[in-house]
Amino acid sequence: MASVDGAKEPGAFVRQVARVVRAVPAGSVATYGDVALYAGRPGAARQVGMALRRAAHDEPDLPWHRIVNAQGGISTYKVGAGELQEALLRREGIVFRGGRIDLAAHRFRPEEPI
DNA sequence: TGTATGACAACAA
DNA sequence: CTTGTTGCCATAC
Repeated sequence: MASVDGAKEPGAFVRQVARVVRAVPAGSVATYGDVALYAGRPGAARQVGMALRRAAHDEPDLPWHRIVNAQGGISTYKVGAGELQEALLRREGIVFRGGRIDLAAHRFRPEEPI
């Protein structure tokens, strides 16, 4: 059975990433590294970005904007997307200071394994 | 099978 | 603070 490992099925990582992202509540953010960790692939932070691009395209409702880099900044992949992401986060109550988010205050902390 | 790419991260200077 | 380097690993070709 596929279950959570699924390293054999193509796109398994993308689905795991999507699952983790859906667990991040409004008003909180998670770093790419965090998502990789919770997705079961610590160190695959870069792949989270690629996975997010696909996952967001596959599921428009996915809160992809809640994922930021380890510096609390926006890692834009397309012109305009960065401003959109910041706007969406502000709408959820996230505070930006010097173009950065205070991760200590907004970082997502799962109370249970994802 | 091997190489290149990329919405990152950690570290050195 | 900034810039450059290295490690990382799923996908694409």
